[in-house]
Amino acid sequence: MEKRRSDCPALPPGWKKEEVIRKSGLSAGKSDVYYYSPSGKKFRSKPQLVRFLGNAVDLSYFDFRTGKTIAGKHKGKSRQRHEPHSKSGKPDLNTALPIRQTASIFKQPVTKVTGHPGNKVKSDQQRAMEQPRQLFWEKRLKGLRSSDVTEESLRAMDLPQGLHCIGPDPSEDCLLWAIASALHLSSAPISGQSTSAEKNPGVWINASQPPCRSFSVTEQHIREQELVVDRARRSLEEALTADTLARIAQTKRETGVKERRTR
DNA sequence: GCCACCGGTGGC
DNA sequence: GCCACCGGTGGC
Repeated sequence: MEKRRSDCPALPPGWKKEEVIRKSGLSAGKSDVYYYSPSGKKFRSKPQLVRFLGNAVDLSYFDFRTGKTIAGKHKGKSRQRHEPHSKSGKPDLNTALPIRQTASIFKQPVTKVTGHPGNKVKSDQQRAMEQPRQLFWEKRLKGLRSSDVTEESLRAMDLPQGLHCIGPDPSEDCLLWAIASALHLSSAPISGQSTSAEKNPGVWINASQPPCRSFSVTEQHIREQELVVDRARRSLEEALTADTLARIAQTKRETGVKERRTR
């Protein structure tokens, strides 16, 4: 069956197109077209693609079925630039800038710099695909601590030795949040920043990686983490046992009191 | 619970 | 009447 994924030149590198022929039912013989992002996410309509790619790629003249840009109407320059609305009249949902994450109660959109007069803007497909995001957002968590019910500060987790934070605020706790967040937001491996990001983080930082020097996880790290987990499990086990014993003792005391009263 | 697959339909 | 889009669901 026709089910091979092929490259799609009209989309950024890494995107694949697939055409699946319907095998049965009233619509047998007809086909469905799907696209796959470089990370493997499946798309089954043009609106879905537009929502995902936002301003990064102009899909106005993209034909979803063929996977080609409609001939003669090549990627125009001015279109869409300052148009928050698509030609359908509906708002283009992905053009909204993210809200700056700050302690201020006022919502402040992130400033989008689209180019300075006289500067040549290099196009970088990989970067163009990313949605705008606030850089160094970890800073806003500085000084905040989680605490238990008695408002006693909880000790933060220790990061393995040898992780070097880069950026405007090279403190260790920021790095912990950044790594935790990166692990949640992406299924890709967490490996740190490139060497160019280290030299000029403001320009070269990769927002999907935590702001730290490139690193690799060794067998030694894995073993150390296994030990940490093992210790945590043991202390949890002890706590649970102690709790169960305390409950048993408590119910014994209570039933004892009742018995004495009924006598 | 996920997702491949087909049906239904609104907009043209 | 066609078909892009998306809802629903059966099979896993």
